[in-house]
Formats: sequence, structure tokens, C-alpha cells
Amino acid sequence: MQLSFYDSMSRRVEPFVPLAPGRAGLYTCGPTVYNYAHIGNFRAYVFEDVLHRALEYAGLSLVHVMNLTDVDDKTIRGSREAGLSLREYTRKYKDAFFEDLRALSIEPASVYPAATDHIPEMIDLIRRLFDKGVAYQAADGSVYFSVAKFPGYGKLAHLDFSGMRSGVRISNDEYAKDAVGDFALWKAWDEADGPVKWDSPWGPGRPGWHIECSAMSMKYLGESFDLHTGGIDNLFPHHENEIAQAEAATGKPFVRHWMHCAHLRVNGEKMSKSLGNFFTLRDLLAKGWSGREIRYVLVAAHYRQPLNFAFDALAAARTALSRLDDFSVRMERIASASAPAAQTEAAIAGTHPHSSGPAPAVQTAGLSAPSWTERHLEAFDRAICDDLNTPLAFAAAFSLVNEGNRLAQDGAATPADAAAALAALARMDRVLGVLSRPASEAVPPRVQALLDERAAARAAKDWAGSDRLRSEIAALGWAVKDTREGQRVSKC
RNA sequence: GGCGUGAUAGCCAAGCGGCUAGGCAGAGGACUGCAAAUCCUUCUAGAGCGGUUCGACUCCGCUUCACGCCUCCA
Repeated sequence: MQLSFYDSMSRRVEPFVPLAPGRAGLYTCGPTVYNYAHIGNFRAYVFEDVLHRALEYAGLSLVHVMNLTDVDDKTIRGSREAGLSLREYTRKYKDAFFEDLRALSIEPASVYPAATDHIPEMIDLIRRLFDKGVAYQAADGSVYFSVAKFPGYGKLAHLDFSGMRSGVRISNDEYAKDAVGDFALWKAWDEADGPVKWDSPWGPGRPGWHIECSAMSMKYLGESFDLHTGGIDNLFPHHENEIAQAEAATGKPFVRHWMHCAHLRVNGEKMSKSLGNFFTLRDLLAKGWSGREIRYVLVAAHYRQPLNFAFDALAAARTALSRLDDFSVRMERIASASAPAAQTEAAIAGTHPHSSGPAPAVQTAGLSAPSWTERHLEAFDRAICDDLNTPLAFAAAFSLVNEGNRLAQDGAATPADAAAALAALARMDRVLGVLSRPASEAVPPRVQALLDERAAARAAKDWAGSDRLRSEIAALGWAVKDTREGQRVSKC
């Protein structure tokens, strides 16, 4: 499979060619652990998860690094207000973050380096920048990067800084930088930092925000690596500054492909902490929405398009997911039903009445898939390869469901068809992470006993008894539905 | 002001210079002791004005509107 991705620097969709064949290095900007992340933040992490899964789906061996920013103005302020050490304070939100990742079925990264565990690496990098003459210490004791001394500055964001390079001395209460565009590499300690400080050649203080990502990405992925991603709002200044720091120090190209996802909106505006129009994952879970439903909404839109968050979308996701689950149940039943051997073999040999076209290429559960599932898998793969076109990928999944349902309705679906459909769905789900039916809740013995009793009553056409048992089961919190294949219960 | 992105059916959301996107809702049908659910079918859109073309939702230009970034932000 040849993956192609839109690159924020070239502003084009380009084939993804990893530096080392068969391997990919991915750095994704993680959370600042000062609060619960909101679902706008999670849009980025879900997008990165789809990228992570797509790279592995394409057969690449992946090293995925996601940083945790556990020292900055907000974490320091928060810890002081809470009367906790920085470590204790950020621990709580780190734990919450990982819990949220699990709720959204986000695959773990290979490593989650925290900024406070990499201060020596950052100091080393700053030292190298001094050696190259692009860093300077200002009167306030802080160390800054001189943007004017890095010729490529602005190449990612396509911003023109020529008007800012006149060396105008800027000074106000907080900063003593040479130029407005200069950014802090090392922030000198001040009273508001309380006990938070590290020693450095430039005096006590703490790292600037941008330096951690340059230092940690290069530590774990090398001085040049394949992919670096984040929300679009990280593009400038954060990622621009990372490039400046890394390339000024090493003289090598930092990152090959930059990818950024668009914002989640609420009523047409960006969801953000500062606007106050956000929902945390916890808010939505508390309202009864599942992580899977939330993930569906986030994955079903293309990552480069703004997505307006709405509860209608969650409701639509719920219905669409139960349709997928019903399909899975239907296929599982058909797949496990005993079928005449000849029919199964015909399906395997590709002479099945519903198979058409050339012999199937993909192996599913040891059997060649009937070609009708193959068509949808090919459409799916094309969609993912084309800059992670998840809306189109979902269309392929639903086309598969539709065709499988039609076969089932005609009574024409063989166990091999059903098994192939399930295998295809499972394969698609390796990228999307929402299609497969979660393990259903175990039915308590008491409910099962009533179900058995009711099945007997129904067999005897004892409708009064059947209805009475249905309400008894309902009183225990389970809803019974009579399908063509028998009773089905679900928790209500 | 600079740099971008977008406008698609009731709602959400893709591709594509001619060939059914998909989901949700709605409508019709099938199934059914009743419920509920499920399945099938179906509704056929592309801001406005020009241009290119045999042919434009798709390419080009302009207009209108919306959103983002321009040193906290996923």
C-alpha cells in the first residue's frame, strides 16, 4: 500500500516515503497536563491514532512518541493553587489522560516522555544553539532564540518575518528580547514559579515550551525523522520554533512530513478552553455517551476539515453503530451455522453465485475471501491511502454491510460469505477502531432463566406468559426483542 | 492588512470533467401474536455571477458569506 499524506509545509498531498524502508518514526504533540483534555483536544489525538493505525496497517514498524508537557505557566499556576507539588498535581491529569485514551480506543504510543524527565537533554540542546550563535541570554536572565539568525524561519507557517528582523529592541515588564519574534529557550526563575526550578549554565529556571519537543523527538527518533503532527494551532509558533531549534542545532532537515488536523467547532467557532465552549470527554461520558460513539463522530469526518460538534451527531453515531453491530451479530450467526460442505467449498473456490471478477487476493481466516468483500476492502484501502480519507473509508464499510445484508435477506449468504464479511470488517477496524462490536455484557443467570422460560412459553404460543416474562425481564433492567432468529436481550 | 481553508440535499459529510458516495432523519415495503427492533427500497444536492469545455458540483476568475492562524492554544 502506498500511503499519501498532505504535508503542511509543501501544502500538497505527497507519497509517504519513510527514511528507513519498512519503518516509520512519528512524533505527536501531546497534552499539557494541567486540566482534563476536552474533546477538541481529543480530535487531534484520535486523528493521530488513525495515522498510527494506518502506518501499521500499511505494514510499517512504527515508533510513536507522544510528549507530556508537565511544566509550563499553567501547570505551575495550577499546582500552586492546589497546594500540591508540580509532580503530584500533574500526576492526576496524566492518569486522567491515559484513562481517556483508553475510553476512545486510542492505541498507546511507544513512549510518552515527560518534559520534566528530560531537562538535561534540553540544556544540551540550548548549549548547542549557543555554540551556533543563535541563542542569547537577555537582561532578564532568560535565554532566547534569535529568529533573525535562522534563515528558514517561517517556512512551515509561510509567514514573512522580514518586517520583524530589524533588531528592534522590545522591552516590557516580562520580556527583554531582541526581537518580537524571538522565543524563550530557557525561562529564568521568578517568584511565581515557587519551588519549580532547575539549575542550568544560565542560572536557575525552567525550559521554554518549544524546546522540549525538539529535544525529546530527536532523542527518541533521531535528528531527522518521518512524521510530526498536532492540531493546526500548533503549526505556528510551536512547530515553526521546533524546526528552528532542531535545524539550527543539527544543520539537518528535522521532519519530512508535517501533518495538522483542523479544529473541532461548537456553533461554528473553535472549541477552546479560553472561549469556554468545550466539553471534556468526562462531560460526555457522564451524559451517557460512550467513548466509541464519541470516537465515531471524530473519525467520521476528514481530519483536515473543521468539524462542528453537535449532540445530533452523537445520536446519529449511536444509530449507525448499532446498525454495524446488528450486522456483526447477523454475520456471526450465519458464519457459525453449519452449511453443506459443497456450498462452502464452492464459495472458497470462488465459484460462488455471488462472487464475480477475478480470484480473491486477500486471505481471511485461512480462506480466500469471496470477491464481493474484496471490492469493499480495496475501496477502503484506497480511501485510507489517500490522505486518511476516513469518510470514504466509512462509506466502504457501509457498502460492505449493505451488500452483506442483501445477501442475508435473500437467504443467499453462505457461512464463507459471512466469515469473509466479518474478517473484512475486522480488517477495516484495524484503522478505524470503532466498527467491531464491543464484547456484550454477560446476561445474569436470573435473566437467562427467565429468557429460557419465555422461549418455552413462546414455543407453546403462550402469549400471555411471554408478555408477563418480558415485563419481568424488563424490571431487571434488560430489554427483550424477538427477532427472526429468536430472542435478543440488551441492557437498558 | 498578511497567510490559509471552506460554502454540497431536512441534518452531517466525501469523491469525481460525463459513471449510485456514505451516515442520520423522512417516506414506502418486508418480517411480526403484540411490543420493539431489524432488513430492503427510496427521496438525487453542490452560495451567486461570469469564463473554459461537446459536457462543470468538479477547472479558472470575480462577488458574497463563514472559519482559522499571524507569538497561551489539539
